[in-house]
Amino acid sequence: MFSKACEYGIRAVIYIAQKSLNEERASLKDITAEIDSPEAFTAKVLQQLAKAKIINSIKGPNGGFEIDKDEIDSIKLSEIVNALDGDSIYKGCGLGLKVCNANEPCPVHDKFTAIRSELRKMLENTSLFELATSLETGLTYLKR
Amino acid sequence: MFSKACEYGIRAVIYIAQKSLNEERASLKDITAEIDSPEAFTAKVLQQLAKAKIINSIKGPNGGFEIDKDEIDSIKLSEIVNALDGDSIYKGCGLGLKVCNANEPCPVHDKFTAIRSELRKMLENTSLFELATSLETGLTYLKR
DNA sequence: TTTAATTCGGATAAATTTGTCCGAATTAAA
DNA sequence: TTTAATTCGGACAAATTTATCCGAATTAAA
Repeated sequence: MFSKACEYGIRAVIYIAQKSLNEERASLKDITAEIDSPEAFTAKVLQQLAKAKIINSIKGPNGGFEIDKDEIDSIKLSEIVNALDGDSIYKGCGLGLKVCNANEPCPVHDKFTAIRSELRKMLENTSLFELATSLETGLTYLKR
Repeated sequence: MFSKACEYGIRAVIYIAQKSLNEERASLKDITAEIDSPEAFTAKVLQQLAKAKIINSIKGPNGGFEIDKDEIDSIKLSEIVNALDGDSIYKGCGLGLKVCNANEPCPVHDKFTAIRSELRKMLENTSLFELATSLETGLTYLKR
């Protein structure tokens, strides 16, 4: 469904959000240990997220990554996915046609747009806050 | 969503089905011209589908690919996807965790299983017959 | 001011997916 | 029986994704 970069990115952001809600910063090492991901690759992903202004990066000793506490509720899963995988999940034909729309649909167009619309809604309605909170309360996990 | 191999495969099978419904065989060249896909690569995909018994391959002059007419209605999209991309779309964690289930879920587990269940249902309930028919009647397209 | 902890960014490498080439095998038809 | 049209299968190549390495830049703290 998502690229590896996106999987790591989502996991990392959820962890960073959890720390930020507790007024703590997460370093790269901290993050990769907590989400069990390759360090150097995850660093690239975090750079992308920082460029997209989804997370803040702080250099130097005691640096790391954080998210403005009052933005955690307004950041949606869709923004993270968009920053890392683009909008190909929503847009683009399910069978790879360059042109595919209601007027000139591929054979699965209608069925796919239905599913994708569900997916889009879900991603747009899922906030970082609820994901970070479920992690904080021990209901969910970021590695296993 | 799907790999390129799967995209070509689905398109090819729909075309072969349409031809088979008209008692005609589809050759590789015929297929790649009709669905606008790379010939050699599509050949590999068709081999996989033949091994999975979804299509029949006939060698020699006037050979090609076909599907038993009376099976076209019972072949579902899910079988094609399964043969080419496996079951990773249904199974497997959306965030890439090795273990992720109702007991030890990742933060997006519930939301993802909902979407995936929709996708699974759709693929399992969509028959090759209806896709081939919509193509035959000119309502849908396989290239553009 | 020096040191050390950190992110940044470019180069490179490994793995996977996508794609090509070509000779071998099969088989219908001349 | 020969020819030619086809699929099959193995080797290879290109592109993309995933991953690593390492020096540069930044910056807090000793």
